[in-house]
Amino acid sequence: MRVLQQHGPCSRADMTRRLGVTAPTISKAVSSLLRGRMLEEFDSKQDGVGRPARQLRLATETAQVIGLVIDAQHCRLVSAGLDGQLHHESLCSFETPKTYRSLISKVVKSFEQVSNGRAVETLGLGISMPGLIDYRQQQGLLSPNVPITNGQSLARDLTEKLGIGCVMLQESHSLCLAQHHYGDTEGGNSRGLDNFVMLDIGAGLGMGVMAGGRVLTGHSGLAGELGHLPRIPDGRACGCGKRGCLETVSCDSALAWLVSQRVGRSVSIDEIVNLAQSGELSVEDEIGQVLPHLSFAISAVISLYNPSKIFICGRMFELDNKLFDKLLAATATDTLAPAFADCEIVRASVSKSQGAVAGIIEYLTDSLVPGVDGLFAPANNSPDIATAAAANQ
Amino acid sequence: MRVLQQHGPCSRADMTRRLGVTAPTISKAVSSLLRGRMLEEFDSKQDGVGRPARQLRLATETAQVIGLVIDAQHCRLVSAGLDGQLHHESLCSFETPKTYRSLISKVVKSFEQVSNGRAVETLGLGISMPGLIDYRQQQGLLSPNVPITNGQSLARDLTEKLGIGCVMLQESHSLCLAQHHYGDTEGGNSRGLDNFVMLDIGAGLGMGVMAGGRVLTGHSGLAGELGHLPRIPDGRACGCGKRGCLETVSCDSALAWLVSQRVGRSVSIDEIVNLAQSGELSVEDEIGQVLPHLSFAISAVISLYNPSKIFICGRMFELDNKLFDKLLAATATDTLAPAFADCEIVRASVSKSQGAVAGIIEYLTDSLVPGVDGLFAPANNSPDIATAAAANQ
DNA sequence: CAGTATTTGTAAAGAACGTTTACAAAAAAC
DNA sequence: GTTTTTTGTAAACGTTCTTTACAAATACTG
Repeated sequence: MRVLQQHGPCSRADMTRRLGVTAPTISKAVSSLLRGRMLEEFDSKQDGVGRPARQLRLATETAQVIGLVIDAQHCRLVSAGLDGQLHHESLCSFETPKTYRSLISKVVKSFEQVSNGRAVETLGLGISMPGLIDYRQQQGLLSPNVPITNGQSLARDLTEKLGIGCVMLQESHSLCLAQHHYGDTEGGNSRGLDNFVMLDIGAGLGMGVMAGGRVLTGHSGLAGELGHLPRIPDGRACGCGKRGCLETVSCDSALAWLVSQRVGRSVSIDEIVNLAQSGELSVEDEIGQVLPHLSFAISAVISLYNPSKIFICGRMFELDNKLFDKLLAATATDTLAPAFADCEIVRASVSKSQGAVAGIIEYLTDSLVPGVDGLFAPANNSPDIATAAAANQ
Repeated sequence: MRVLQQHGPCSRADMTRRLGVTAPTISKAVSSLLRGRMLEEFDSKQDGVGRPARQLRLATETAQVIGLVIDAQHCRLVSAGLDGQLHHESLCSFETPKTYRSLISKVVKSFEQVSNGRAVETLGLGISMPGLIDYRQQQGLLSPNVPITNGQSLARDLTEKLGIGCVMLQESHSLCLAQHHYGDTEGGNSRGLDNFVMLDIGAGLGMGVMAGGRVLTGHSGLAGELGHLPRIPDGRACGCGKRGCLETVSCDSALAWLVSQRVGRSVSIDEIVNLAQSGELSVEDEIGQVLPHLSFAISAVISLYNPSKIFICGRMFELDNKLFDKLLAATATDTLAPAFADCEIVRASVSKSQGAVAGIIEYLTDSLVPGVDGLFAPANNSPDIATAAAANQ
């Protein structure tokens, strides 16, 4: 499955070459994955001498997964093949409810709708949501923008209601996973990249870190909270309860807040982009205020994680097509030279929906492999766990 | 070997219980490790019914490794058993030479001396050194305090001269590894802890991060350079070439610099501790200046890595026995509450020598396991690597 | 104090899984 | 139409771990 995820469809023979595993072994593994609806065969005309290969791909006709994205204003459900390709026509969207109970019932209803869009088995549901998420307990801890999820375990509750595997991911972690599996950048794709950072500078300053091929979770899943570094002493109040967090001065909404202050009414980043592009509004001054903080953030990321790439998601760059280069220049002077030289900074190319889907696919894939210790099955390398597992005598 | 490292000596039967692997398998593995001088048997009287167990431990009588610590002023070599216990009597120390060639020859000479101290086989040499180290190339990149190692590959050069395995580790990473394997804290030991951070606030602000049971290296091994976050705009010049790095204001030497400025002469942290403890010098004012920066550093660490523990190495705390608590209090108010609550902050209990030794032992242990991807053999999970390995057709 | 129970460690047979070997199927090349 | 090339599977073989059996060494027991 990893080969198919990273290199796209191929034949059994291609797999033997890529993996260094012999043909009969591949044959057996593939037939078992076909039975489990994880893969499917398809014919494709091809050139070259010899018996034509039967191509394999991650299941898209025979199975699907569903991604759920929860945002402050809206929720979205969308189905996708196991290759991560979203079925855009299946999209179902609704306003984020005011209570947890209504969230659950709304999701269940929408799930039925999206799930029945295609007459194929739905294997699982991935959830991307903002705020702090405790991965050990699979429960929301603190989400300033969607407080109804605080203390709730959406994954567990939905698993029970829907009868299929459900997993929760912090939205930046989900973006990180999506970039790992499905990301494309100008100079090729980012699939299989092992050390990179995803920075989401939209509604807040979210970060996902891929370190050594795994999403960095920390002890409980709270790692990567770059946005809540203390930055401005006694600064503006942040959703987290503190003041002057980095995210209050360095993301799209920080920019929008500054602009709102000036024009005397609340304007969203979307509106600002529209006004700026039509020439009705200049935000140079506000950009000038945000830039050094954002530059600090990137500098910190490079020094702390030594990524080979940083992906940035945000609308801010649509305001000024030189902004990205200015940001790079500002960061260069402030950052440890060897680590900066090691790191390429680019715009991100994935969505939260892809992230949610990537999450559930990762979960399904990992659960096939005994003893794997990935995002959803950590700490399997501890002997004491093995002891418990072998408690048959 | 992992069982012995984490839980100390035990019998083969204990291992079967801990690992969930059957007795004959353990028997075979153990006998092969005994042949390889990695383990040794010893008798110990014991109570209980049944045939008495033959205890096993990591080799200490039959093999040793050597740790080399390179610091700005001094270098130290010391031998140790594979259990990480240092043979303090074997210590050999010399001033750090002025050229790389003389460093090599001095190390080779001292190595012979330390190595021949016991008439047992020496299995490898671990090197702990300051500055930036490129783990992919195993070469020094930028070491303000020991510039003679810049651009040099001490590990490769010594492997060639000595004919045994040698590995280089950034000193904070080595401390991290030591804490992982040999650390003890007040409330028990820290062995096998999977998510923690080691902060060295001595000569600079060094950090090692254990994330998911592995040392966080990043793409080239430069991860964890907390000390070089930009902190004071146009601040004091830092060894890295920039100005106002966090480590210029938040470590023992930053404190020493502040005190030196006041008293009008250069005083070291050692001297300051002595003077303060004898009541001849008060450094409250300087501590007051350093504290908020250090608190910021810890706050950042908690938000960014979500460790279950932070270990701090530094002499500063000897100046004022309430300092540690003040630091905790300052950090608490500034840090994301759930992540702070998740994290215990304690003094570290390991030395760089232990770190160097832990490094070489980790290397030796990993090299026994095919396909492991640890600190010294990363990225084995990539299919393309497997392809290359299977290039036999 | 001899016999039994208990625990340890190893040898030999058995099961699981991947590999080597052999071969049928399907297309292009000659 | 035969040969060559490539693909995919069936059967035999090897390796590795497990199950089973058993000897060794001690404590417990009547």
